[in-house]
Amino acid sequence: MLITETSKITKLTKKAIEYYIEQALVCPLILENGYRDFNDYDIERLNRIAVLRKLGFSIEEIKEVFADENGETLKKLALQKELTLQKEHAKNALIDQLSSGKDYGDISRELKAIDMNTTIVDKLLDSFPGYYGRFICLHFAHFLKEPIRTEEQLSAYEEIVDFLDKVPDLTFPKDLEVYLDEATKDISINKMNEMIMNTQHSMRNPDEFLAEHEEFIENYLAYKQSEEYKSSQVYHMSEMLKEFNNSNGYYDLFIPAMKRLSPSYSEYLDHIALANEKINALLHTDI
Amino acid sequence: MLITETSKITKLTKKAIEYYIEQALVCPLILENGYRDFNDYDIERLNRIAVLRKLGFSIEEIKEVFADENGETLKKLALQKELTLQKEHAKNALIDQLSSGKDYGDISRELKAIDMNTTIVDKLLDSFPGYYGRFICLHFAHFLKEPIRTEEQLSAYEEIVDFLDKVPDLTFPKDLEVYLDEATKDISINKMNEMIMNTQHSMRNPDEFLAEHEEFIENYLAYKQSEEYKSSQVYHMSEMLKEFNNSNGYYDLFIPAMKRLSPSYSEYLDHIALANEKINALLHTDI
DNA sequence: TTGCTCCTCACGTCACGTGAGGTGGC
DNA sequence: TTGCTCCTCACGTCACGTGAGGTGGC
Repeated sequence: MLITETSKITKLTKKAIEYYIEQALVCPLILENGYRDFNDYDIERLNRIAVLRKLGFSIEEIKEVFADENGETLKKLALQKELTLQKEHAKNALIDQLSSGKDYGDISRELKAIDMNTTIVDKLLDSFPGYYGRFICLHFAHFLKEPIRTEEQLSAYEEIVDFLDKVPDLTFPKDLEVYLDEATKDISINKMNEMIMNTQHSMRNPDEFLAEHEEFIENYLAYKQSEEYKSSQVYHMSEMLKEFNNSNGYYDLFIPAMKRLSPSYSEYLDHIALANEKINALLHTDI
Repeated sequence: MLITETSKITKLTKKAIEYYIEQALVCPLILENGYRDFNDYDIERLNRIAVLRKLGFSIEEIKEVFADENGETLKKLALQKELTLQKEHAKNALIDQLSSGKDYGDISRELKAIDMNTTIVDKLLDSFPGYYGRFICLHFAHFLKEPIRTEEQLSAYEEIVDFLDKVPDLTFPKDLEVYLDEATKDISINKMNEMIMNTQHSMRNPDEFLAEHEEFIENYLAYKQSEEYKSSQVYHMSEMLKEFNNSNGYYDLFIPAMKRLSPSYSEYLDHIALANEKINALLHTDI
């Protein structure tokens, strides 16, 4: 099939198709007269390129998506898009304020805070691999939507950036990585957000949570004591994470700095502490 | 003040500043030796440019914002940004689906629907002026988030686009325009969205609404009968709108087509009809 | 004279759009 | 031969970034 027909079928312009060929995203057969001959595979490729371009991906990103079989690239890109969307959302709120008469100076200060908060979130995603990275990135993104005004917040910000720049790569052994990818491959950003919101809700309402899930919690805590758990990959992974976090300052530097930076995160940790107490109380009354 | 100092103060690169000069967004004094001398006004301009660029506006858009004194440009741009944000949000949902394994073909179809829906919303904003245009644009945007699948929806879509392409410019007399701009200048997109959501809520729960606002409604309906109202600019404007809508097919073409295109809009209209009946009943029991 | 600042080109970026000019196929 | 398709340059876009090469100021 020659380029004109291909262009009609894929609804891409000839020039766009030529550009994708130049970028080696499609490689049609070249006939003796120099004409390009597109087969079904080429058409399917072009259709996918069209979808990905419309979804806002760059040529380089599309190359990565095509090169990667297990879909991790697309998942990471999806999260990046989600983060830029949240950023755009915050910026739009500022545009709205500007259009209703707010001062440029105030807006400028708030813009800075947006940039600082997104810097942290971006670095989080870059610092931790796969599903784990996506999860903690989204988790913290919820608490990084507030202004940064005080000196204490500023120094906390710098500590966090410093920590994230220095923290070594966390790499799981191959088998754990494969296991984690497989176990999480159906978890969309949407689902992750739901999980995070549910947790937040539970921590704010621990009594309700404990009442509703009492049996589950008991079973879960029992499972955590079992030999089955201790020989599982989840256990292996969580032990690795604990050690990694302990030896790299996650608990000693990062978390305390996050508490100073974000009031809402600090509050969240307080809720968690309270909920933990209640769970422990539950345990003791039961045993 | 020379360019290096200016660059430090505004945190813009020299090249960026030079580009803004080339685009005539700033016009610093040029000294005898060819050096550019920036004064306080230039600095303030550059600071504003920096804010607007970070908020995502193009150079041309910034020129418009600076050229317009009453802030209507910024308000329109703010709404356009809001609409593109909503579009991006819809696209991100598709990316998320794609990354959890959904078919490219399905995504492609949904992308088409997103584009069609945004086409309508964009045309609405272009077709009607000022606050009125922004309001109905946001109003309908709420109902234009659904897939477009059936033949009937497709034909409805084409009718709508056709209507919006042909509808003549609605222009209010100068005094009404000034009145409307003045009366609505503090209404942000956020507020408009709140108003729209409140109305939708009220229409879905007419009994609650009537009970809570009975006195207000009665006063309002009484006011609508008064001479004061009939000599007001609001009355004048609403009469103009009615006539405009009647003579251009807004009620005969646009609304019926919207009902066929959007199930949620159709449902909304049903709620309104019901609420109207109840208001009328209220009136009759009271008189 | 030295080291710094200032200026003006000029070319590169990204994903194509828009011709121009020449060839191939029927 | 005519009208169509195909090809390959080449230049333009947008908001600058990155030098290069030359001048001004102290």
